[in-house]
Amino acid sequence: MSPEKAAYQCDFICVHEDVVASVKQSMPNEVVLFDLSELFKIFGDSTRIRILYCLFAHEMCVCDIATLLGMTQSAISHQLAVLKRSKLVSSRRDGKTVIYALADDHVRRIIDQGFEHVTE
Amino acid sequence: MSPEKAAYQCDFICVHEDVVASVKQSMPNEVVLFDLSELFKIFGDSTRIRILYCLFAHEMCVCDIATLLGMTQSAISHQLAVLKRSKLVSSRRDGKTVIYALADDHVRRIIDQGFEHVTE
DNA sequence: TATTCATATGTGCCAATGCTCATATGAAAG
DNA sequence: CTTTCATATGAGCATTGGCACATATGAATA
Repeated sequence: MSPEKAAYQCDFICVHEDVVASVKQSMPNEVVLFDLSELFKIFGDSTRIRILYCLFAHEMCVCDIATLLGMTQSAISHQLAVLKRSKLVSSRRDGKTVIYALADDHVRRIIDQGFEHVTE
Repeated sequence: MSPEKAAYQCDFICVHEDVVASVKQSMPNEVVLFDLSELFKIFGDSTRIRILYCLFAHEMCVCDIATLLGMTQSAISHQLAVLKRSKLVSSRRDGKTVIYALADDHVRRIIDQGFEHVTE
């Protein structure tokens, strides 16, 4: 047992090896956990959350959302692009305007769950 | 009608005033939406998500988590501090070590909801 | 086909954030 | 009381991310 091994004394004294081993088994795929954090990252911005709440109520064009939130068209458009890339939002053209809507109800359920936590 | 008014032509042509007005009514409190995004921001980092999944399985000390995730004690400790500040995680002392655990089941429900979305 | 106008997007700036390294803290054991 | 050691924390650094500004795009209309 060479003394150099103990970079962390902790490694040999405090680690509960049985717990670590069993928990390691139960951990979901690394990639899934990464994707999961990426999903929550999208919700982790108040502008995007507010946009989503707008769309919870009604489908809307970029301009409507910008007016509602008191922000520039550019800012909203950038964030809508983020939401669309993540497939949380869909768009269709109606004459000269583009109408955005929620992609599916799953989004709403996730956010509602968080909403409950915050407001309880 | 002075021409200077039209900073956004859009303001007078494309905004659907009735929709904007009614959606404005339905929007939750600004502060709540900010807090909500702050909550999701916590989940929006893969290190913190992985820590939480560790704690889903079992309460653990800092060192166990660091070993499991292959990261430094410092990095984990910093993130645990973030999680604790947000009251998502609780801690108790057991001899020389500090044991961390999930603060409540709500956290798990929120993350499970996101997990379903990612893995479906 | 040319023009209009809502929307999209590239660039730059600044604030926020995660990690590392070094060091402080403080409970437990001697 | 002193030492030990798991944990906490401060500072610095590199990266990311949101917004403003300017400009491009392209469908609709004339």
